Amino acid sequence: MTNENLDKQQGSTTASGRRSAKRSLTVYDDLQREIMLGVLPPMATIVEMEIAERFGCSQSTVREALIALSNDGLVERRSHRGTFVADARADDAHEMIRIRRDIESRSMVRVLRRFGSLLRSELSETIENMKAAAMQDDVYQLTLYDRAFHLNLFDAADLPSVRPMLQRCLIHNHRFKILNSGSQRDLYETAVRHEAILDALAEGNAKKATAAIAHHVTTIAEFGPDITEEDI
Amino acid sequence: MTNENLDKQQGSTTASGRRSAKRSLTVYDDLQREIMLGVLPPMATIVEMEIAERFGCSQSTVREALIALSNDGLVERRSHRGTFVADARADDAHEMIRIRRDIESRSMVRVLRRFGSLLRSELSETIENMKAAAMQDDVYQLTLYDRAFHLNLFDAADLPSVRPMLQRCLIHNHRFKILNSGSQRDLYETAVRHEAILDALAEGNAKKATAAIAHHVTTIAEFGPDITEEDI
DNA sequence: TATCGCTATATTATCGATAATGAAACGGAG
DNA sequence: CTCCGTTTCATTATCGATAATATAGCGATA
Repeated sequence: MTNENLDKQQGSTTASGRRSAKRSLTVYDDLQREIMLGVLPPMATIVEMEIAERFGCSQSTVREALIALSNDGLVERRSHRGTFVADARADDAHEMIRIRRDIESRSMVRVLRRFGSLLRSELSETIENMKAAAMQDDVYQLTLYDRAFHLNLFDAADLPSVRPMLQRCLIHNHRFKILNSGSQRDLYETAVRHEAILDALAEGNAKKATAAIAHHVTTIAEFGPDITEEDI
Repeated sequence: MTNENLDKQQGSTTASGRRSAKRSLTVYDDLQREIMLGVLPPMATIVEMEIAERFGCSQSTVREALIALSNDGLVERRSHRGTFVADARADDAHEMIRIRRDIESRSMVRVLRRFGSLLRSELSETIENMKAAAMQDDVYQLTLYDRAFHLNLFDAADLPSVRPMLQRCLIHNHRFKILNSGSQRDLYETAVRHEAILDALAEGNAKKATAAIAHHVTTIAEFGPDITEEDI
C-alpha cells in the first residue's frame, strides 16, 4: 500500500465499490485493461464521445485518459480522425524486452545499496498477491502485481526519469504476452520465479542479483526461439 | 519537410507568422523550449491558468500541453497541487544515454535494410540545417534538428513502439547537455559529427554503422569521465 | 471514365464556467 | 507553547456547449 502506482490501479480496480479517485483514472485503467486483454483489439477505433457515454462522464475526461494511454503507447491518436488501438508487433516486443532487460539489470547494483527489510517484505507480499491471482487464473491481475513488483524494485535505484521507460516496457511486454498466448497454464510458476530475485538481493550479491533479473526477464515470456539475440 | 515531428516543431517555431496548427502544440513546444533552456528551471511551478492567460487560450488547452510534457518527463503533475518542472539529475542522464546508445546501436542493422537515397538526402539536408543553426549559435534549434536526424533515421528501423522511448531519451540527453554546459563552442563540430554515421550507412557496412552510432552517442556529450561505464 | 473541387459529416479541439480537492493558515483547547 | 480540528484558498478536475478540421462522398467537367 505504499506504491503510488499500485494504489492508482487499485483505486479503480476496486471500482466495483466506491467511485471517487479521479474519474479519468477509472477510464484509463478500464481501457488499459481492455486493450491489454484484447477486448479492444489492435487497430480498433475508439471514439471519445462513445467512451464518455459509456462511463457517464464528459468528453474532456475521456480525452485525458486517452492521452495517457497514448503515452503508454497503447493507442495512437490522429488529429481530428480518432484514436486507434496500437498494433502489437513481435519485433517491437522483442526490442522492448531487451531494453527492459538492460534497464533492470543495470539497476540492480543501485537497488542493492538501498535494499532493506521494508522493501523486501513489500516485495514478498506482492509475490504472494501474484500467487493468489495466479490461482484464480486472473491473468490481468497477475500482470498488475508483476508490474508493481518490478517498478517497486526499480524505485530503489532512485532513477525517477528512467522509471516511465521501464513502465512502458513492462506494459508492452505484458500486452504482447497476453495477446500471444493461448491461455498458458504456468501462471503460478511465473509468480514463484520472482523469489529467486529476492533471494539474490537478500544475499547482497550484486552479480548474482543482476544475473537473476536478466535471466528472469529473458525467460518469462517464451517468445520464439531466442529473444536475447538480435532477431532477423 | 517530410518528417512529421520536425513539422510539428516548425509549425509553432514559426509561430511568429501564422497561428494555426493546434493551439495546444504551440503551448507544448514553447514550454518545452523554455524547460530545455532552463528559462523554467528544475522545480519551478507551472500554473495552468497563468499559462493559459499568457498564451491567450483556455485552461483545457494548456492542460493538454502539460500532460504531453509530463509524458516526455519534462514536468511532473501532482493532483490538485500543480505542475512542476522535472529535476535533471546526472545519474538519470547517464542511464538515459546508455539506453539510447543501445536502442540506436541495435537499430542499425534494421535501418540498413531500408536505407536508400531518399533517406540519405533527407538526413544530409538535416545535417546542413544543423550546421546553419550551429553557425547562428542557436543551440536549441540545433538540438531540434539533431532529434529530427536521429528519429528520422530510427524510423527506418520500423519499430514504432520503440520510437517514443528513443524520443524521450533524446529529449533528456539534450536537456541535460544544455543545462550543464557553459555555452560550449563546439556546436559546429557536433553537426559535422553526424556525417560519419551517414557515411558508414552509405557504405552498407552494418558493423561499421553500428560502431559509428555507438561512438557518436557516447561522445556527443562529454559528460564526466566515462559515461559508458556503470557510474559510482 | 477519370479528375478535380465542393460539400456534408464524423470527430476532435477549444472554450468558459463550475465542482472537487488537498494543503496551508488559523484558532481554540489543553 | 503545542496539538488537533476547521476553514479558507489556490489549483486542478470535470462538465456541457461550440468551433475547427480532416476525410469521404458526390457531382460536374473534360
